[in-house]
Amino acid sequence: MNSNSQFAVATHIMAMLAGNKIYLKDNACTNSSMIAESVNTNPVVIRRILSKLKEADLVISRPGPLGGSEIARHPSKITLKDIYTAVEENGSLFHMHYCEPNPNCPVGGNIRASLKETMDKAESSIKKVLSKTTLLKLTNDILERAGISTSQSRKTIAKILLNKKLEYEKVRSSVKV
Amino acid sequence: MNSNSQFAVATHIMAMLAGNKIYLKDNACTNSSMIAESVNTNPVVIRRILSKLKEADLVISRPGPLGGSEIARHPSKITLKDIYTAVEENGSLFHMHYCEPNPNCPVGGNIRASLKETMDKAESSIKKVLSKTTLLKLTNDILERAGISTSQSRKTIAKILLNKKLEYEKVRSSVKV
DNA sequence: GATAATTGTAATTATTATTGTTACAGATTT
DNA sequence: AAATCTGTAACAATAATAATTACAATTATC
Repeated sequence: MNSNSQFAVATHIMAMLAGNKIYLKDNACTNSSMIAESVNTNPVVIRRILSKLKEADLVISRPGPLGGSEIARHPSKITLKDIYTAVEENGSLFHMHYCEPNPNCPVGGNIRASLKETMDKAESSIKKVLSKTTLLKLTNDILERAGISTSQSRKTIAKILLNKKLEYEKVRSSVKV
Repeated sequence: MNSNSQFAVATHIMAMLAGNKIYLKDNACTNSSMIAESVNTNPVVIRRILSKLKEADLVISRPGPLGGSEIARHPSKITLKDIYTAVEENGSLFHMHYCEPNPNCPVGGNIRASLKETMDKAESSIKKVLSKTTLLKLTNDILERAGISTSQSRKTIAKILLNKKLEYEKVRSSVKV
């Protein structure tokens, strides 16, 4: 349990909210327990990440019954870069030496500054790539992989999704019995 | 102490070996203790990373007195991508969910495959950026930052580096007394 | 207004990757 | 033969991440 999987989980959350927004208009609001069951983790873990996504104005949440989270704007207006930026911790996937290198050595005293330039360039290229995939595209790609053709009408897809949801709840309750 | 700094340390090692190879021809061989003092860590940590660099044919090591490590080819023929590839652990800086998402959910069951495509593209772009910086360029950049003009003759630079080495050993011994 | 459901977050514990350290066999030079 | 270094195994220390527990604050419904 290490090595930061928050980008993957955040994307998972956003894909769920996007699917619900686009296809289940009336049921766009999703609570943290439902998301947690799909991600297979604790609701608090989800709420913690949701908190960052909210900070970045990517989702909106409401407490109370009928509460939950909803995507803040259309998935075509959100890219994976937005999600990446929302949850990135230290500003980079790259990491410098844990202890400060020896400043009395020409290399030790200057490698960090020099290496940082290259790392920054690499980081920018990551963001550029991520900005090319919209959440809409990712979500539809996921649904297609799930055998749900996204060229069908919204209502047809909504029915399929709601059916899957029911099946799933059945599985869940049968497991719990 | 987490989050893999091996790329930074490996680059540090390679920059030292590169500088020694280019400017201190006769003293190109460097032992793990000397590197460890520059990196500010334990020699075994260095030898562990050297072991990966050797695996990737980037360095050559020899045991015994006068032993140590030497760069395997000219620094102009090595890029930061080579170093990155040599020490990368799991093939990517990106990480998927720690636990497997719920396969009964359309999103949970398919997000990994879908997300992997984008992550792979991002990873490729990192490698492309890193392949554009040669170890020679990085090493000279470091020396310039250390106030050592690399436009001088090799012998002049060698003298400066050897002098720095002596100063440094003086500091070290005075600290140890 | 009381009740139930949900978010938001603090505090604590568990897990695990990475690094640091010790120890020692094997190789090589003198 | 002695000294010095590499190579690696084994174990301990550290720290980042995630999981869990707990509870106040908010909101909908009756």
